[in-house]
Amino acid sequence: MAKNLVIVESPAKAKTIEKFLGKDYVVKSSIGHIRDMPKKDMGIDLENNFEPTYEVTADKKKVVAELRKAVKVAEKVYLATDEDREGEAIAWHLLEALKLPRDTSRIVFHEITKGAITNAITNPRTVDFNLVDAQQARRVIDRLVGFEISPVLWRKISGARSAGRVQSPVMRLVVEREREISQHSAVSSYKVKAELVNDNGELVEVKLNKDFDSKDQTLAFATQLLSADLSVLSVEKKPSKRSPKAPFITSTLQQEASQKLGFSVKQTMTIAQNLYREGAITYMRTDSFTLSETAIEAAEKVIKQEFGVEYHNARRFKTKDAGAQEAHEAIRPTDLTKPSIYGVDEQTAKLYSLIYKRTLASQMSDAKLQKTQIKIAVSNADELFVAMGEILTFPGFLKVYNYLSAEDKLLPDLTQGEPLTLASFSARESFSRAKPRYTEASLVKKIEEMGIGRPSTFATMVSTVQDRNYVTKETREGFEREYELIEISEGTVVESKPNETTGVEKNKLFPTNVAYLLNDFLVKNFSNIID
DNA sequence: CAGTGAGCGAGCTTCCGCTTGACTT
Repeated sequence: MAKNLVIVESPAKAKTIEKFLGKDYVVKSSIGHIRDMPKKDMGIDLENNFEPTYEVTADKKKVVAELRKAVKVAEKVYLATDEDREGEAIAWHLLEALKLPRDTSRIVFHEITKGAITNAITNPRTVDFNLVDAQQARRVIDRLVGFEISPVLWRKISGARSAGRVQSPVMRLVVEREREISQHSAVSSYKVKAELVNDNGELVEVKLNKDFDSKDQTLAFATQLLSADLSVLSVEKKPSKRSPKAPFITSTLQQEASQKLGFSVKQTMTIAQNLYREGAITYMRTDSFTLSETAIEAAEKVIKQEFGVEYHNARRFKTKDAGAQEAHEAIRPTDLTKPSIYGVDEQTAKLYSLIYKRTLASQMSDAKLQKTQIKIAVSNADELFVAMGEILTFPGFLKVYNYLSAEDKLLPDLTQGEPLTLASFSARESFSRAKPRYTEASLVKKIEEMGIGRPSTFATMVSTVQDRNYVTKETREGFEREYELIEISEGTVVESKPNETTGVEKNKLFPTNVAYLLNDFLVKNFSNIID
């Protein structure tokens, strides 16, 4: 019989840790929180210092019963819940529910490696009751807000079902963005492009250094250009670089999977959960950019072997967000020698590959570029034409993770003073755009920036506002729009009015009618809460 | 006499954050 009992939150984690610790240890999991306030009433004594009542949650009765049994036969118990506010509270709830002494050993680790775990075991502490109280305050206030305001809404606003610290600001963002969009009036301007040619017949694409406000100005410039002399004013070359991004955390994984693979936030999390359960990746609900030293070394080995020493650059990314709790690592493959996994469906393979590439790239050297800027003077005008070129001189991390198209944009080798002639000219009317509607992923990004919600709730918060019928996800067709086009053809200025399809929206979030009413009601009456 | 509709009363809804897995669309 094992002498030591270790309790963690996640069953998958329990399995891994048990392997590291050997036969003297049995590792069990709480499967998240085990106790909460009652479902049906407030469960807070408002007359008595806001004392909360807790009970074992219906779906955790079995778990708690099993843990009690395990505690009975154990000589020593270690509470190894996550090292964050919620994890500390879970440790305390375990103390209470399992009737453990207050000085029961509490251990923490931020990475699932043998070294980290044995080190934790040899350096136990006790439960931090200040942190537990912080969590209780958070929990009590969330319930007070939700359970006091929601019933008011049932009476006052038909269709309104709920309000809360998180969901109401989330809904507000969508409502306010939609109002901004409907108030936006498109201002038009004219962007000028041209192709110029030198005496050797080499062509260069250029843009004008300013846009025109009106059609008249644009026509005047086009006419001036007919009799202008063009010549190279300057050629400037300078090196530049691009650096890889930090490894994934929950929010950035959701954004990239949305942009690159078209996954919904929920879909991404479901697939990531499966990868985690199979042991292919580290924990997927995290706000930490940190990679374990073991992973950093493994990446170094792979990069040097696959690409060469010059492609390696060990990087340690710091979390900027002051509210981050950093109980886990960044999201990374557990085995960096496996660029892909097999025997899984296509979407799972794609998400894994994305995680693999992002992780490896984060430990690689900068990409180096040579940028060239050529300015071309127009003899009878103040405006300049500008050509920009970019050559990749060293790919670095771009070898595995392409954020931008790494295609070279080559320019002909022009020299200062060289004369050029106009080969083509087009000035196209364009319209200022309103801010885009949120997608699930961009809403998560915004929410995280504002410090609302936690990685474990990003997916549920975007679905809660949809379940409550405050927000809908829709794909909308584009509409035809006419624009002015001014060109030069055979020495004369030509005008036309072509059409284009614009405003195509895929999986964007729109507020419902209820959301407008509810939002205005909350802003008016509970401004301190929805702010 | 059967069916309809007004009127009344009872019962329900709700928060956020931590975990999965069972279940439905």
